Amino acid sequence: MKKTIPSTSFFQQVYRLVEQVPAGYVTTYGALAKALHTKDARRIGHALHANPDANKTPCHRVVFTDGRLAPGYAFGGPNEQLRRLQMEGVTFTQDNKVHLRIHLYQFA
DNA sequence: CGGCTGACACGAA
DNA sequence: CTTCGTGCCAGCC
Repeated sequence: MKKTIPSTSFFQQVYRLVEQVPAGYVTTYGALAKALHTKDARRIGHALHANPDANKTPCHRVVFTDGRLAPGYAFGGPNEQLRRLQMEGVTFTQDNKVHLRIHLYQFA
């Protein structure tokens, strides 16, 4: 049977996790890295950058482990990402950091 | 084929 | 609390 899905590329798994993140919640690169049993969170960034369907993959819900947004966001700058997250209902601090304490999504 | 850079994270000063 | 340096792995030239 061909259910092993050997073609499941790494970023494909990343998308799966990111897609499961509900609105109003955010995830961190480190969390995704751990969820995928990897030691390097940078790969997560590469995967999101390779994101073929930004409309399907809410990469804007992925932030740093500190709760800050990515510096090189491609949707129009971190300003746009912040605006988008706020639209989702995510709250920010004066430091423009997401309240991971409240919006950090935990992978069961 | 080899080397460089990169949507990061963690530790130490 | 803030800032700098190093480590890790893969993609890209």
